Amino acid sequence: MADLINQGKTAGKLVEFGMLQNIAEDDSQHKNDYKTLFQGQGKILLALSDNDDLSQKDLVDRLNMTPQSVAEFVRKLEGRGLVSRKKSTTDKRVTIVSLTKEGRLETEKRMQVIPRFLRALNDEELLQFNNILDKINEQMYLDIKNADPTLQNKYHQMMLNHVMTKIRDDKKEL
Amino acid sequence: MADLINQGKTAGKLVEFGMLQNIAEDDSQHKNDYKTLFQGQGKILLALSDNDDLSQKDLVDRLNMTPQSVAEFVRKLEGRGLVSRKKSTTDKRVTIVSLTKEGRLETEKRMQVIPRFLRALNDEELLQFNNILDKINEQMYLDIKNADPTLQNKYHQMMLNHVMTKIRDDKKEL
DNA sequence: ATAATTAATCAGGTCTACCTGACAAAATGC
DNA sequence: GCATTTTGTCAGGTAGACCTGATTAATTAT
Repeated sequence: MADLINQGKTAGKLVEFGMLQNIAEDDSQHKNDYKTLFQGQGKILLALSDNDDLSQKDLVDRLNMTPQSVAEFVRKLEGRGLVSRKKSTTDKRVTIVSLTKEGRLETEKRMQVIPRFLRALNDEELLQFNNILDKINEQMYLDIKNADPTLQNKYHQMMLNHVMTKIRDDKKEL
Repeated sequence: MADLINQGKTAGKLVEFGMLQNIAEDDSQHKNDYKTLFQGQGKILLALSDNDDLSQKDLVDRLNMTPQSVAEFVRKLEGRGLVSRKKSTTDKRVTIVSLTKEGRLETEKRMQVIPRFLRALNDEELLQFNNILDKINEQMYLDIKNADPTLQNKYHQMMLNHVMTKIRDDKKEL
């Protein structure tokens, strides 16, 4: 398999890419922090940017976290003024979490750092890259599904699909 | 600029990509943890896989960390059996850190998770992807250099270049 | 030879992402 | 109407990635 060699080369460049992303954050003014985009508070923001006004239970299901963790992160985000919490009127046990204006701005800002380095690509390369990411992501969805026979994590995939189509649509409307 | 639309689309897919990487780790057996590849103990391993037998001071310079942090991470890695520490004979103040056999295996394993999803690409796409990553990485080197006028971080770039060419060579030799 | 610098250490701290266990207050099932 | 389930809270904990401050031991500079 000559494939292995090419895959190896590309793998090395991906490591390099990851490292550079980390470094770029370290000493750049914009603290949009790729590292935390998909964890903890960041995960919550991502989910809410898809579907606002979710209950904590919803977040627990979608993000595969314990209710306690979700509660903690939501509280921290509230402290930072990025989300607000209200009791549901129909079911007085549930707390509904929503993005504030600042929260919405923040999530948008967070996602927009990433493209900076995309300036280096011309239209054709961008198209190629797009195509490649589609294939890679599809493969990862499959891998995740296989790794998780309980299939319980379809929540993940649902959310992701929604988040991402939403983001794509938003950008299109620019 | 129609560019913006395409860049936006690609950006969305990159976010998706990042998220998937995180999820794939969460519920997969292999705890190779993309998140920690470039931080703390992971960073040290990466540096040592480039250049073994570095002093802690070397690591401090290359990784932009405080001596205390480096000492801590090295000690933890020693505890995990991945590195060993010896006093230099020429300068009895310095401690030389080296990868153990297990450490070397571990770093290799760590880098090899990443390509899993590359199976989804055929030869042509792999080539395209390679080319794209080169451009992106080059752009990021530039961005980092610009963001850091003190240029002090050339250590970073030096190390990275070395790490990555080394990795590439290793893979070629398979 | 003494002063200044260098490499590393110890002690202690902050912050984030998680987690478990115990529990209260609503909602629902029978 | 009471038992059970559901949603969320409080308290407390682990582990990792950092950091500052104070100190020691070895080296170099004058």
